[in-house]
Amino acid sequence: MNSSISSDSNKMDKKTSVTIHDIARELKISASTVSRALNDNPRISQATKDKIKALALKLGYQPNTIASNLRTQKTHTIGIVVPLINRHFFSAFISGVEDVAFEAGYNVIISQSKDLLEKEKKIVHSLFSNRVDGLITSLSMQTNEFDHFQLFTNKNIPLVFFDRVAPDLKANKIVIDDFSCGFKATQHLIDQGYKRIAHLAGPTVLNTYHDRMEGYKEALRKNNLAVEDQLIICNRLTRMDGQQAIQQLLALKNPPDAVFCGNDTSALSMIVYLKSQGIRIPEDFGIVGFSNEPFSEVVTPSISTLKQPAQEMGAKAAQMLIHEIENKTTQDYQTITLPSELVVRESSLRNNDTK
Amino acid sequence: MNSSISSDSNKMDKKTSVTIHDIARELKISASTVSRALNDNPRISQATKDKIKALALKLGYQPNTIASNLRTQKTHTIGIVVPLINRHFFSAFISGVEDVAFEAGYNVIISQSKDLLEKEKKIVHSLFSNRVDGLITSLSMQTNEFDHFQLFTNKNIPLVFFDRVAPDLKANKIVIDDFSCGFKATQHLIDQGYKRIAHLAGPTVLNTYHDRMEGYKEALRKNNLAVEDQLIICNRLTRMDGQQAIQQLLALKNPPDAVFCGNDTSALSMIVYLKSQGIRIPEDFGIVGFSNEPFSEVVTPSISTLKQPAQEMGAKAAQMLIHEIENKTTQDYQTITLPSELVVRESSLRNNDTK
DNA sequence: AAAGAAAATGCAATCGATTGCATAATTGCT
DNA sequence: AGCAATTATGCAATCGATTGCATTTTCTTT
Repeated sequence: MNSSISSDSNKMDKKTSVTIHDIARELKISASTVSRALNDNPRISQATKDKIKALALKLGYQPNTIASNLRTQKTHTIGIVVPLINRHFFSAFISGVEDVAFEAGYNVIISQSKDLLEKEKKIVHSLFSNRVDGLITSLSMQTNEFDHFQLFTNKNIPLVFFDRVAPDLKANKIVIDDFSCGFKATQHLIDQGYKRIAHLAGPTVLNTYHDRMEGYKEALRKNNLAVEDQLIICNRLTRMDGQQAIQQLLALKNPPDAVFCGNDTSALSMIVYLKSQGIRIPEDFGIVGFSNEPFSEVVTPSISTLKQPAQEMGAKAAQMLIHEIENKTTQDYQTITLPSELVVRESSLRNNDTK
Repeated sequence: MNSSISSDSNKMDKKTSVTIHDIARELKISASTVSRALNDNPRISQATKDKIKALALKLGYQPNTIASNLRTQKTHTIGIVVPLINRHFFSAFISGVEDVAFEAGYNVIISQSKDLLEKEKKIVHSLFSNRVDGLITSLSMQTNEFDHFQLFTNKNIPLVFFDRVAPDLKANKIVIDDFSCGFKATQHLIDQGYKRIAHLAGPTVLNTYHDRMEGYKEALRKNNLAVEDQLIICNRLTRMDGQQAIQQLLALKNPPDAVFCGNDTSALSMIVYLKSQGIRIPEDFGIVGFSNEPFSEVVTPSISTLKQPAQEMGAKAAQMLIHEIENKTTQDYQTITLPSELVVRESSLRNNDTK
C-alpha cells in the first residue's frame, strides 16, 4: 500500500522491524532461503543471494541477534567481572579484552563486583542467564567460596580467571609471577643498600598479595636478612592505609629504611608523608610500589614499581577464552604467566650503577 | 533412570539446561503456569508457586534470558560506546553507568571506538542487532556524520550522548559547560597575574574543545586582552603534542607566560619540558589543564585543572536513559549540564590570596 | 528425449519463555 | 443443591532466525 512517502520513510517502520520473513514474502521465496542467502550459504545460488541482499539493504534489514542466539545457542558475547572498572589495571585489562573480542566478533558485557561477594554472585548468575559464551573474572576481595562459578564449569562454559585467582580452582588462569615480583622488588632494594626493608601487603587471602609477600620474605632470607613480623603490615592499601602504615613503621624502635608496597597508591601516600617529614627519598628511605599506575612515572620522586602488562593480559585472556569457546575440547586447564617487569625509578635508585 | 549419582550430579546436566518445560512436565502442569509462578504472577496460587519454586531450586533452573528477550522484545541491556575504555574519564563514567544500571537490573555492553568512525559505525550496528534497550555514546574524534545513529532514533530507541556530543543532533545529552570551564580557567590565570595566555586545544570539530577555546577567548576579551592566533595551537593533546606545542610557544618572539591546556596529559608534558628548561612553575609560567586526571594531584607541581564529574555523569546518563526506556514517552530531548569545578593547584597559584 | 546427477529451494520443527484468550476448578450465596 | 462469581490453570500462538530433511528445478549425459 504505502509505496513511496520517500521523503520521510522513518515514520512507517517504527512499529516492527524488517525480518527475513518480510524479505521472503516480498520476493515470494521462503524464509530459509533468505536466511541462508544472508549467511552466504553455498546452497543458495549467487543470483538469489544478490537479489536478497539487495532487498535487505533497501529495506534496511538488521538481523535480530537475539533470535539467532536463541536458535544457535551462542551469543558471541563474553562476560567480564572485575572488582572495579574505574581502576587503571582493570580498565586497561578490559580494553585488551575488548580489542581481541571485537576482532573475533564478540561483544563484551562488563560488571564490577565492587569487591563484594554477594554482588559477584548476582553478576555471575545474571551473566549465566544471559548465556554468555564465556566468562573472564578477577575475584572480589571477599570471595572465599566458588560455588557460583559451578554454573559455568558444570556446563563446560569456558572460564578464565586473571590476577586474583582461586589457587585450588580447576580453571584457566592468566597471572603474573607475583612471587618473583616480590622477590625482585625486595632484592632491588637490598642491592641499593637498604638495610631494613618492610613490606605493606594487601589482604593475603588473595593469591596476588600472598605471593608478593612470600617473594619478599624469600629475598630477605636469600640475603641472610631477618624476616620480622613487625616489618610486615597488612591492610587494604588505600591512601589512608599507606599513611597509617608508614607512621606505624617509623614509630618502631628500630624503623625500616625502605618499604616494598603492595600497590602504587599506598607507595604514593608513603612518599607524600615521608616528604612532609623531611625524610629524603631515595637517600634516606627507599620505596617500591606495584602495578605501575599512570601517576607513578610522573610524581616526584617517580615511583619504582612492577609493571603488569594489563592490556596484554586482557588480550591473552580473551584469546584463550575465545579459543576454548570455538574449539570446545575438554582440554586441561592452563595457567599462563605473563612477564612482569621491575621499573626502577627515583624512589629507590640510590646507586647509579644499576645492577 | 539416573536417580541418584548424587555425589557428582554435574556430569548429567551438561547437555541441556533445565527449562520451564522440564519443571512443568515433572509437576504435570503447563509451562505457562510455571512461567507465571516464577514471575510471581498473581494469577497463580501461592501453593503452586511454592511447589514450582521449590522444584526450580532443586533442579538448578536458570532462566534463559535470551528466550525471554526474544519474546518480550526487551533485553535489559544498555550499550556504551566510548573512544577508549582505558582512560580515566571514560572508565569512571562507565563505572557510574554500571552502578545505576545494575541497581535497575540492566546489563552493560561496552565497546571502544578507538576514535575511529568506521569502528564506531560497526559497533553501533552490532549493538542495534543485539537489541540493546538504549545506547550511551561519546563520539569518536573522526565522527562527522551521524547516519548510523538513525538506527536508534528511527525506532525511538533511547539514546544519550555525553561529553563529545553532536551539537545539531536531536538527542539527549549529558555535558559539562566547557565554555564556562574555558572561561574560568583563563580568568583564573589572569587573576594570578599572567599577562600572555596561550591555549592548547584539541580537535575543534569536537564541541568540547571548541567550547573550551571559545571560553578562553571570551575571558581574554572581557579582560581587554588580545586574542592572538599564534597563541592558539590545535592538536591531539598527546604528551608529544604538548611538548611540541610548548616548544613552539616558547620560540615566539613574544612568548606567553601561561597556557591553558585542553587536557592534563598535555599540561603534564609541558610541565616536564618547562622544568627541564629551568623555567619555574608557577613563578615564571602558569599552567592549567583539564579533566583532573589522577596524576594531576600528585605531580610536582600539582596541576590546576577542571574537574569533570565523570562518575556522576555516567550515573546521570544511565538514569536518564533508563527512565526513557521505561517511560517511553515522546518527550523532548534534554541536555543536562553537570557542574564542573576549577581545582586550583600549584601549577597556577602565584598569589596566595586565592580568588 | 529420458533418466540420472547435481544444484537450488522449501517445509516445518526448533530454541525457551511469554501471554491473550479460553477453560476448568473452586468458592460463595441463596 | 444449583448457579453465578471468582480463582486457578491450560492452549496455542508468538518472538525471528536456523537447519535437517525433503522436494523441486536445472543440468548432464547417453
